[in-house]
Amino acid sequence: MEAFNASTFFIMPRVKLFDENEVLTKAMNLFWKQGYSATSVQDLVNCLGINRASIYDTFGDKEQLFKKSFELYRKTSMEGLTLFFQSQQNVRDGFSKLFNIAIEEAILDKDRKGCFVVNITTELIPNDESLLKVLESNKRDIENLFYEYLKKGKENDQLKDSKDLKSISSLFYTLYSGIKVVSKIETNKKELTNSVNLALSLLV
Amino acid sequence: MEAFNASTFFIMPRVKLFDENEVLTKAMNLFWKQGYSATSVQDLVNCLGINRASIYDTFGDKEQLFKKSFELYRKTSMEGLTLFFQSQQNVRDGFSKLFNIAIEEAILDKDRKGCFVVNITTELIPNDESLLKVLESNKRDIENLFYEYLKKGKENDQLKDSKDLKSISSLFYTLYSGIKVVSKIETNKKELTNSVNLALSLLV
DNA sequence: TGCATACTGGAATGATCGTTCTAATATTAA
DNA sequence: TTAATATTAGAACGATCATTCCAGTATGCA
Repeated sequence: MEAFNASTFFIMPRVKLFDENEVLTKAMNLFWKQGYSATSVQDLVNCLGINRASIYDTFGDKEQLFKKSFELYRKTSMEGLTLFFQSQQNVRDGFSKLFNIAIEEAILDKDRKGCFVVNITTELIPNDESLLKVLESNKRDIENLFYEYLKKGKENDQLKDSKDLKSISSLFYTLYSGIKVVSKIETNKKELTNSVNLALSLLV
Repeated sequence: MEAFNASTFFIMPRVKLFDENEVLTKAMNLFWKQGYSATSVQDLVNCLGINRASIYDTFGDKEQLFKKSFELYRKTSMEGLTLFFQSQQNVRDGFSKLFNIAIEEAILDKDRKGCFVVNITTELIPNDESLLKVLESNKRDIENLFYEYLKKGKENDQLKDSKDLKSISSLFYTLYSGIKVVSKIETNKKELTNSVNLALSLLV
């Protein structure tokens, strides 16, 4: 099978090209920082380091490039979150660290980009129907991840039996979104951690 | 003093004009729904019902009109919130109603506008320095309102003495912001109220 | 070498952007 | 009436928007 590829029939010169993932990451960061509407194709040309025509050839138009950038963000975040939970054996410590890392990252980010998902939700809903479906399933996925992690904690006697894990999952998702908004304004770490710790007391 | 006004010196014809507040409210709703970047001056002309030149004469350029729209929203929200708390004698009921009204409104709004403050925070921070100051003081004002209301409740023995009211204020502000994001995606009322009720259990 | 493709800079396109201007009309106090 | 202002429709401005195109260069297999 290896010998039977495109070069069997066609001459394939100039196989080396720019790293698509690298370029897409740059686009992701720019859309993340500036939003969809406020990012012009000229901005992208300046930022991505490849030619205007190459952008269109490789990623399609601005909207397609945006959606690919957004999917990269979702995929990366989802994978990161999954791995993080796998590394945290105690559910209370796990959520505490999760929130505190979010706060830490927000404060350290001098671009104050916040969360790409939150930013795009508020910018483009209700004006983009196809995006709504993506965001609905994104919420479902993350809340499920929260739920399964909480369930594992309960099974290991780290949580009381009386806890309603669905409600906790959905509250934590909402709280997480809230932190991503508020931390664009409030950079006092103590205030943020105090309120998060109060919410975490629901797990005790 | 009444006789001593502009008409003493100038002829003042055509005093009747469109209602500035009415027009500004229309602008507010449009910016609220569409955001700043995605709202064109042509959109405003179509929506406000007055001439393009009148918009510029009355409100200045697009950015000034936006800021005036935003201030109207803040003022209206602040007044509404103040009056609401005054009407609610019990602090736990008060916050419960506040959150449940927010959920109800979000679900009933077919435009899914969310919260103007949240939308603008995620769209324009960090790219608008002067807006940051407005948003910082907005957060301070609302958290103070929360705090004073909680304090009154504590003084009336509606809350345990052990409660840290500053943390509750800031957690509720964050949670409120989160709800305004999530309710653009999630329209299942039960799920939203369940998670809110869980947070409200912190007041018990 | 030559051919096919990758990629470039930059021009061109037509639409839309925010803003200003012009000319005409409506209104009202004097 | 007349004078002054409010408001209008719509043209005009230069800038920028997203997108396409073109001519030229770089690369690599045959």
